[in-house]
Amino acid sequence: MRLTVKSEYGLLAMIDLACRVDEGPVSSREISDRQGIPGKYLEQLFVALRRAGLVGAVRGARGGFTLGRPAAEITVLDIVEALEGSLRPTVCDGERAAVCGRGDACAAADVWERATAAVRGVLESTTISSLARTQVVLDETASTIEPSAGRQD
Amino acid sequence: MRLTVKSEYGLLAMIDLACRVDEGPVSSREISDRQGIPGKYLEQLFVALRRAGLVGAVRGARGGFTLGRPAAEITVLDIVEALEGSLRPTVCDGERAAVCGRGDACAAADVWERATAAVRGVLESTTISSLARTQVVLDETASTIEPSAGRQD
DNA sequence: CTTAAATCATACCGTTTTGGTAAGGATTGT
DNA sequence: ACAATCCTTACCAAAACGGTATGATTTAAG
Repeated sequence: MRLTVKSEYGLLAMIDLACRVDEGPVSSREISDRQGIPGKYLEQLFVALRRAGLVGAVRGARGGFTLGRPAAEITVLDIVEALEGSLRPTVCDGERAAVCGRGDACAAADVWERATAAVRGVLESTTISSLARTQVVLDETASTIEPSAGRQD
Repeated sequence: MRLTVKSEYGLLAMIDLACRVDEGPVSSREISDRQGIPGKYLEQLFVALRRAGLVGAVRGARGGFTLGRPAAEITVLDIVEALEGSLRPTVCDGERAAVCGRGDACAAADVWERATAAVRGVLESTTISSLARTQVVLDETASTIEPSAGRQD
């Protein structure tokens, strides 16, 4: 189980997309500028997101990316698994089980499974639709309190 | 946030220790044999566990390790943090926050915090005392069903 | 007193992962 | 035609991972 910047970048990008869902395709460049993500790196992430069906791509000038399905049907877990692979315990996996010889009869393995399940629970119960709404509110609050900051998203 | 074999080995070792808490010090060698952990690697982990106060060391021949405090007061989180460092989100950390400029006003950061909190919840609510009890039961069941396997722990 | 068993400490090392960059090809609106 | 954009592949430095190697130190037992 690992969470790296891939997930972070990917989530920021997807939230960004969700906030502009009715403005047509949004370019990778635009998002990388706005979110402070290295452009070429983000392009790679979008490849993975597209292959997972989470975004649709429009090629050519004025092209960009759109959400692959309604924002309410895209969870953070979808994004994480598209970018980092299946979220499962990295410990006590198949090979290890062969070594320790305990199989299912291992108290330790159960802990890792419960920990992983807890993360999955959080990630799969959070949609980018709700995050986009939250972000909009946060941005409005920020620009009210500190107008100089303006819209960051 | 990361969980590697360090945590796995460390937890197995601590459960092993907890199962033999009244047999005097248990050597690293004995545990590495029983749990199928590379001996020299386990030694390193014990150094970290000792520095964290989770085990006590008895040097010299017939030496070994003992639990640093009652098994009911040692959580899996203690072990994980002793071996892998503080369990916090690896994404949206200090440096990143400076780049994105959102500070607390970030919907994404909240997800990672909730995910981390979920893992912490599982790990800190599980003591090696309970795991040791579970393991004993599992071993007894296994040896009843399949006597040829014998005690593995 | 010697020796074997054990912890302690540090350095090293091959492989994989991470977080990118580089270079160019393919597609399409203007 | 041209510029913007996605697509593909290759490459790369640095760090982390999982482990070995070597040896020093301490101590019980013979």
